[in-house]
Order: sequence, then structure tokens, then C-alpha cells
Amino acid sequence: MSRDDHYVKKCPECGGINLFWNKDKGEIICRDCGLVVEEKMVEFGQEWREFDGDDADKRRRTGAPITYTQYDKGLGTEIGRKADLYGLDGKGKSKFFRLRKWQYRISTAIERNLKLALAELKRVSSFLKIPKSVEEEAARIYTLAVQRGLVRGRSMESVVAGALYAACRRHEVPRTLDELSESSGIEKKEVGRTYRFITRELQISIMPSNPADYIPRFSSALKLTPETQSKSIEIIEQAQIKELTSGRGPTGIAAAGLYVAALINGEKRTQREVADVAGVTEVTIRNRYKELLDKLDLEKEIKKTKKRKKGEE
DNA sequence: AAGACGAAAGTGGTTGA
DNA sequence: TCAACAACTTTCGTCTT
Repeated sequence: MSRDDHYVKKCPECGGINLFWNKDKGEIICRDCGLVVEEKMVEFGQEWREFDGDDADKRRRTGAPITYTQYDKGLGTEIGRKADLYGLDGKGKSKFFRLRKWQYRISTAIERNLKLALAELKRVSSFLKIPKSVEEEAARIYTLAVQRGLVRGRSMESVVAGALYAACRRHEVPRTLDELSESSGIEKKEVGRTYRFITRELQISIMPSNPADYIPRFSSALKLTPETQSKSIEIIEQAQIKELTSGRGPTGIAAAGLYVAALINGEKRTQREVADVAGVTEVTIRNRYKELLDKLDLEKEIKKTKKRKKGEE
């Protein structure tokens, strides 16, 4: 598994192929649109299995997280090469062996943990119908988290949920915290907390999620037509232009946009129904909805469809 | 009777001193 | 570390369809 296989060759934003891999910062940037395609690239091969023998001339990876963002490639202390023994006195040697024993213990513990965690991750992501690529990203994030010892004091499940949430966000196929919470059995608060914690600790930067990303899922859950779906995305885009979206919860905006779009296309859903699939309350939908009506001239359109409906009868 | 509306009080998280 | 603050929720009474 070479590292390159995992990473997109095309910019997901503009489709450009003019990607620039900045090895020092460990990120891939699209030169056409400036999107940071991948950051904090890490080798995710299975090398952690390999440091048992002394013969290996390969890089050891135990314990320390290896990111390309740090000047010394992570904590970077590599224990285990015979060559390192030269010039050590007795004390030095015993220290060497002690450290290596530790390294061994840590590594097997990590391995065990990973096995369990990846099973859990698989379960949750299949429950939520999360794409394979996102699942893999989550696995990477989780692996990093264990290697850094971020799981200590937290349940494995909650870290898995947090990693998944982060992966979904990064791939712009967001799931709500409620959904993660329901499928993993971890409290919503806790999922959010670990999410914030691991993204901060691993320095994974995540764009604020776009309300439009939620539309396809909500829309199909409500059995709305594709026309309504694209209408709602249109509405949300307009809302973003008028800066109605900043600081607001994206799910609320998505819900309100969908609600209005359904109204306009004469596929009315109740606020309750929309609120349920979006995981917000009717009140929030009402507030966003009101703002949308105020700032975007949507009332005309709604009246239009109402009249049209009357005429049909 | 169900849905939509809006006021008021409460919750959890962020921010800035 | 604490208080102010914004967004969102819960609850509840009233209006509309």
C-alpha cells in the first residue's frame, strides 16, 4: 500500500490536476482554486507490525505519531537498531533494552486496541452508510489518535465516533452529531467533545460544514423530488450570499431551505417532519425560515404555487 | 384537531477580560 | 477562571387551516 494510492489526484473542488504537494507542511494544495486537498499526510502502512526484529533497517514507527508537519517527524525517537548500541556503556545498554521493552508493549497494546476499534468503526459506518473512502479516513484518524495516546481516559467507542464525525466533515458528507450518537451509543455531547479534542490534538483543520452538504440526505429521507432538492440548494446559496448563514447551525439552515423549497414546489412537508430528519427543532426551522422569507423574496413564489394549486382544483 | 407561530426561560459552548 | 453572549432547545399558549 503506497501512500500515493490513497490520495486524490484531482482537486475535488474544481477538478483541476494542478496539485502541489508541499512535503514540508505535509499538505496537498490545488493551485487552481487554493483548496487544501489533504493535510497532515501520514503514512498509514502497517509498519507497526514490523518492529519486532532487530534486523529491520526500516524506520520504526512505534508510539510516536509520524507527521510530516513536525521538524523531527513526530516524537521520532527510534529505539531498536543494534547500531545504536555503539558507544553505550552498561547503563546505557540497560536503558536501551528497557526502552525497547516499553516500545514493544506499547505497540502490542496499540495493535489490540486497533483491532477492536476498527471493528467498531466498521459497524457504525455501515449503519450510517458511510462511503468506504471516508471510513478509511476515519481509520487513519483513529490510528493517529491511539498512537498519540489520546484514547486514554476516553472510551474507545467515543473516539471512534469522533474520528468518524471528523472524517465525514472533511469529505463533505456530514452526518449530524445525533446520527453518530445514535449509531455509536455515545452521548451527543461526548461525541462532540472527543471530536473537538482529537481534531485539536491532531491539528486536523476542518472547514465549517456547508448546509448544502446535508441536503441530499435529508431530501431523500423526506422523499422529496430532485427539483425540490436543487431548489433548496439554490436557496441556500442565496442565503450564503446574503450572509444569513454565518454563525448558524448548518443543519438548521439546511432544514429551513428544504422546508421552503418543498413549499414552493408544492410538496409540503410539516415543520415537524423536516425537523425530525434534520435533528433540529421546529422552532429553529421557523427562525431560519422567517429569515429566509425576509431577506430573500420567496413569498411571491410560495403564493404563486398556492394559486396554481387552487387553479388545479 | 393538527399544524404553524412566537414568547420566555433554560442549556451548553465560545469568547474576551 | 469567570461572566457575558449567541445559538439552539424546551415548553407552552394562541392563532390558522
